[in-house]
Amino acid sequence: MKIDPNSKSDLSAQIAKAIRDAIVSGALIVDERLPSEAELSEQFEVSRATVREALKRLAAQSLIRTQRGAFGGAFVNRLSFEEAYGQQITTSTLLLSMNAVSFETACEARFALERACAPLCAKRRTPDHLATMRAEIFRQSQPGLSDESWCASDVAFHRALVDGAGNPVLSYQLAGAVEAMQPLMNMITFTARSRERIIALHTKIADFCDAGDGPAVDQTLETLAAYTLQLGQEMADKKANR
Amino acid sequence: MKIDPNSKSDLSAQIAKAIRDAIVSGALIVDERLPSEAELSEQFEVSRATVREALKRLAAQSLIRTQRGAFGGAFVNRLSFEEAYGQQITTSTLLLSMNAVSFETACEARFALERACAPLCAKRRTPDHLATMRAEIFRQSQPGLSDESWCASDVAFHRALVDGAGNPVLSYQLAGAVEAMQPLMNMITFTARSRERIIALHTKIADFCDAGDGPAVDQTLETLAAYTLQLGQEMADKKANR
DNA sequence: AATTTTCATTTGTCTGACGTTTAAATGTCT
DNA sequence: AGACATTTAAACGTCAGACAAATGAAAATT
Repeated sequence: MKIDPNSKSDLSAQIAKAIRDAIVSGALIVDERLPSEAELSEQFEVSRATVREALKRLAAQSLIRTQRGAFGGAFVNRLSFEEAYGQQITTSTLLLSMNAVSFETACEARFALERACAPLCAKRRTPDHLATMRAEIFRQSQPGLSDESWCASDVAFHRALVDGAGNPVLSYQLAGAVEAMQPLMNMITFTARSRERIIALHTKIADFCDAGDGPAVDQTLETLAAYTLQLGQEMADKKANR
Repeated sequence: MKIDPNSKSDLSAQIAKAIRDAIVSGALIVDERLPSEAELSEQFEVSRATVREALKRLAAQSLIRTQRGAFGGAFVNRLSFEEAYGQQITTSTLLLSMNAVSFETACEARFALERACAPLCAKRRTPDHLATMRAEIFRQSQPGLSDESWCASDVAFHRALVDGAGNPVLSYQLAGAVEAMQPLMNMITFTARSRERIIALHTKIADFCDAGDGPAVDQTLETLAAYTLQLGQEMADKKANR
């Protein structure tokens, strides 16, 4: 592991990159202990403070974890799906909110990805997934539910649909897309009528998943996508005319 | 922005979380300048070194950027799609390599997501996207191409397909899935015959995109997915019998 | 043998200092 | 007055050294 003495970027960034490359390339394996901060500062010929800043950068990406005490130190972290979900969601949410992504674009992406899960979910969903879907549908049918709770339940429903595909990689990829949409969805006010319509579609989706009818799930999702897009459009129009 | 004095985690992690929350919630907006390190260390009642470690954590997530000199400081960063791609790819690659995700699972996820783009790409692809696809197909047909270059070209071809959908959110989401698969794909040795078969399918995909025939693209992708899975299976069998 | 104590190692945090960068403010000359 | 050079203050980047706190191994004790 070496750093480029000609680079003009921060030393801590260079050191972080060197270690990150070593991890990604497999030179450092999971649970392997890195040299102590003192040793690293000798190796890279920088102060301990600089090494620490580099290590904190890696810790922020869940690439390493640190432990205090004798025989402690920094260890290469096994990146879990859980941790990856979290990062994915944070990144996606910020990306959408900071780049003025239109409701249409985000909505299209979300449903396109979700439809990719439909046939798999219809084939593989467990009773647990179906139970979660039905429970969320029930919650959605409660009168007086706040718009925020409604959206949260909507996300939970679609999460169950995605997880039902039984592919953790898909779940991880989609977690970002679905959750990151929530702030945009929260801007829509769901009338009683639109809720009713959506609940009906959710019920159809759950039923088709139950029956193992992938194409029907797919088509219902398409309908739901179109309707959601329409609601967003109406909201935009109302705003424009005000 | 406050930190919990009862928390047992590192101060720098707590401070990073406090600032991160402020950014995600919108309390700090893009290009806004954070207080100087000295001011932050006063506010949080910690040393400057600790504040710096917190800021480096945020910098590692591209949430802030720093500028030296008078009127410099830490600024809330506009997270670009470019930066998000990079993080997404690093995370996905590590996730796959560290969690012993099977070839089947990764392959299934990749093609499921890619098929989600098929109808959009057939509708919206520009001449540029088609040109990129055809150029990559041409490269793939060159004799003597190394397995590594072959895979790189394969990724480039599929990137063009995904980008052809004209939805940056989709492109961002899929970048991780497609690129992260590359190390797994590299483990397959592509015979002349299998390459020929794949090139034929790629050509069909490009043609159908050209013709705007979404369902045909989708079906060809399904065939390609099945064939890729089969190749992976043969590779696994060969390994088992050795 | 089990328990307690000691102890060395390592990370977490603090203090104070100095160098470097940068843009604004000031000064100088035409 | 305006263009250019100089100064200066603010802020980050890096360093050295110190102490506290945690932790597990080894030694001492019961």
